[in-house]
Amino acid sequence: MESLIATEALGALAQITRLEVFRLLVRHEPNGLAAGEIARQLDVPANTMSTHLATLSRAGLLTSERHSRSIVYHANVATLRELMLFLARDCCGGNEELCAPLVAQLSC
Amino acid sequence: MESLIATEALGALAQITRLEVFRLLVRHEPNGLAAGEIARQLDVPANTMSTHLATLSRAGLLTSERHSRSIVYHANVATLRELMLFLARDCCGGNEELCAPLVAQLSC
DNA sequence: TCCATGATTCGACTACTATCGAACTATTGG
DNA sequence: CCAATAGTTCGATAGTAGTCGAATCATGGA
Repeated sequence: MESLIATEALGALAQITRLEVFRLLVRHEPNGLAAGEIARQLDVPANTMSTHLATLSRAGLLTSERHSRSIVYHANVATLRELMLFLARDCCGGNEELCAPLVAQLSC
Repeated sequence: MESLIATEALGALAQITRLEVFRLLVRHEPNGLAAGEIARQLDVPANTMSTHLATLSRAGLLTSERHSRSIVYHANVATLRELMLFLARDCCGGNEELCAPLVAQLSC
């Protein structure tokens, strides 16, 4: 991942509603969640939610598939992983040992 | 770290100049870099850079200390680490095993 | 085909963000 | 104290982002 792409992903997550959408969708993997259901659960109008979903999709953080009348969205965890690797490279790039505590804590 | 704090850090990094500032400062740890030198290296006017530095500082991503006439800025890697842990929790929260490849690659 | 449902797009409005010239503040050497 | 240097703050401007009512598009059942 490269700086300009990274800023798009960071920008997509830098908004409280969109961040909550992504977290919600991660929790609902691997089934995904329909657009309307996302809007309902986060109490946001459908059209507003639609623009947020488009922003997240453009950043590569969501995928979607039509399922009859619904459009089901999925969190694309691979992009989050790439973003984190990009950030981690910043962190480790200067000081290798600074990352050790991170890796340790990441063992969930 | 909590959602609202995370969005502030994400927003601070979601701008190409500020992202480059942070990366530059990580590379210059532990000495840090003076505001003017940062502006010069990234070819940005001093006042514009000053507002970006303020944004990053407000998000807890930078620290600073006056050193005679200069103000020296440092990357606060601890905040980046917290941010990454916040994002990782999203990732692992739903699917524990999704994080394994991340941790593996993070061994720099 | 017609209607109901689920979702997106349009249009308008408000609010925020980035930028930069100019003015201001702080520190130090002469 | 004065001038020079290093940074920040102010003010104006242009562009971008978030919100939501209304209109539109797509799908499937009667």
